[in-house]
Amino acid sequence: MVEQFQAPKGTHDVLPVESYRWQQLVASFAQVMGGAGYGLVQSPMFEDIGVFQRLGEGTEVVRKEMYDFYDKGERHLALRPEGTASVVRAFNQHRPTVPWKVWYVTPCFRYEEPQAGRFRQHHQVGAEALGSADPDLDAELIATQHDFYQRLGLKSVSLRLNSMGSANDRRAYTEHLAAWLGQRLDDLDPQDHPNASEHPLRVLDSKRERSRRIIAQAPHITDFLSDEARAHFERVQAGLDALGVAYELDTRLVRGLDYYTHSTWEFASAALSGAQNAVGGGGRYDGLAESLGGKPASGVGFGAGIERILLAADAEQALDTDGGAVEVFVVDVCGGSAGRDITFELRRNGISADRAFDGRSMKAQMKVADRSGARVALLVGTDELAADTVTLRYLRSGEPQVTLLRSGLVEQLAPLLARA
RNA sequence: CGGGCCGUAGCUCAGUCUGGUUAGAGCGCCGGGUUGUGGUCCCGGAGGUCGGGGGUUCAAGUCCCCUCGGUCCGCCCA
Repeated sequence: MVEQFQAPKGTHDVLPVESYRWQQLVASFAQVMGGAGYGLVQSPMFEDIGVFQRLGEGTEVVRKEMYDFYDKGERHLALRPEGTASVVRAFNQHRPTVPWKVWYVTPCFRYEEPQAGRFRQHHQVGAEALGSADPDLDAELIATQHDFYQRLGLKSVSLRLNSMGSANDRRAYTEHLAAWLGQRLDDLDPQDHPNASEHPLRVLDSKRERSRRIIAQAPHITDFLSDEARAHFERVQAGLDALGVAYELDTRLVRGLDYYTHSTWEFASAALSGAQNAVGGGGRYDGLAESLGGKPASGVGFGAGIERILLAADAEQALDTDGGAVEVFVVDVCGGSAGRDITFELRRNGISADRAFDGRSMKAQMKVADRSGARVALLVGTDELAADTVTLRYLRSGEPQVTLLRSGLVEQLAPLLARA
């Protein structure tokens, strides 16, 4: 017996009918972003590992979840753990005119233990605007992301917003926080001790009960904002207010990616439970382009997890799997030649059509026709073949069946389909 | 990294606690009936190394040990 292969741990196949929801989701995203002047960017799924390492020392996905490997040329590469780094690298490499507004859809890889809504390969849609520090772009991206969820019919999604200030503000706050936490180590959960000194911002994310009690009293980043950073943040909020996007300010929101400055935000779904309730998030990143070897350039963007969104959609019964069905199903019990020819005649004239294969019985073919979702079946039996006709049978209504002439089929069919 | 649960028909699962005739159901597949040769209704049939290995027993899907795989929770993230 030969080994039976299956998808690697933490990965999954997306098959019809489920994949139809993916198509809808991605199509919606393309439409929303395209309609806002964002163009599609396709970049490699793997990069020199340095591209991702520059995302920051405190970034969990970089520290311990990187899916890295050496190629035959001894290059140290890594599969992308998130979408922004490649886009910024591409921006540095090609120097497009700014603001450069792009969107993407991509798999993301993180080597970790899989769980509900958490995979080794998951998929994200996302968008970035590079080369401009205008706070209206922060607001534009947040509002567009919001509109995207709305368009999908998600009602339980809520937005939390924070500002990390400028790089200097962030640094000053981080140092202050480290010192503050250092004096209260005994009150923190022991598991958070390493982060308290190494990555103090991560501690704000802690969900451990004991730590949370202390965190509630921690100093607020917003008290460390420079006038400029404060003005930026206020403009973003004014934008969201004007655009009717509800949000909640949360000074503890730091997010897992280390590179954020100024705006940082996260959309969570109340329909998802536990630690996997984030359906997307983003922020501004002032230093990233430079740390990737480019000229200083600001940028802002977000990512949203497709699997998470679909989990939320499940819970809310949004985004159905209906649709994707052909209009016509051709049943041929006379060898399949007529079925083959009619199917293509319809398709080439813009009518979607499918047929049965393997010379199955009329009964079996009709069952397939029924399940296919097609509205009508076209039947070719010996009678029809002899008379050069085709029988049209309605599969979704009780209307009586109709005999059509084999020639000029498309012209006869079009009006019937239009009202069926 | 720590912990829970699950591997039985192509698919979704029951049966395992309390070991005992030929291991079941629904869907799918094939055939028959009804039908306008013709989906939905009815009847029948095919299909199973009970994840793998070892052990206990007169007897193991069921109990014990080992092992492989999946899944979920915590931490963190999408």
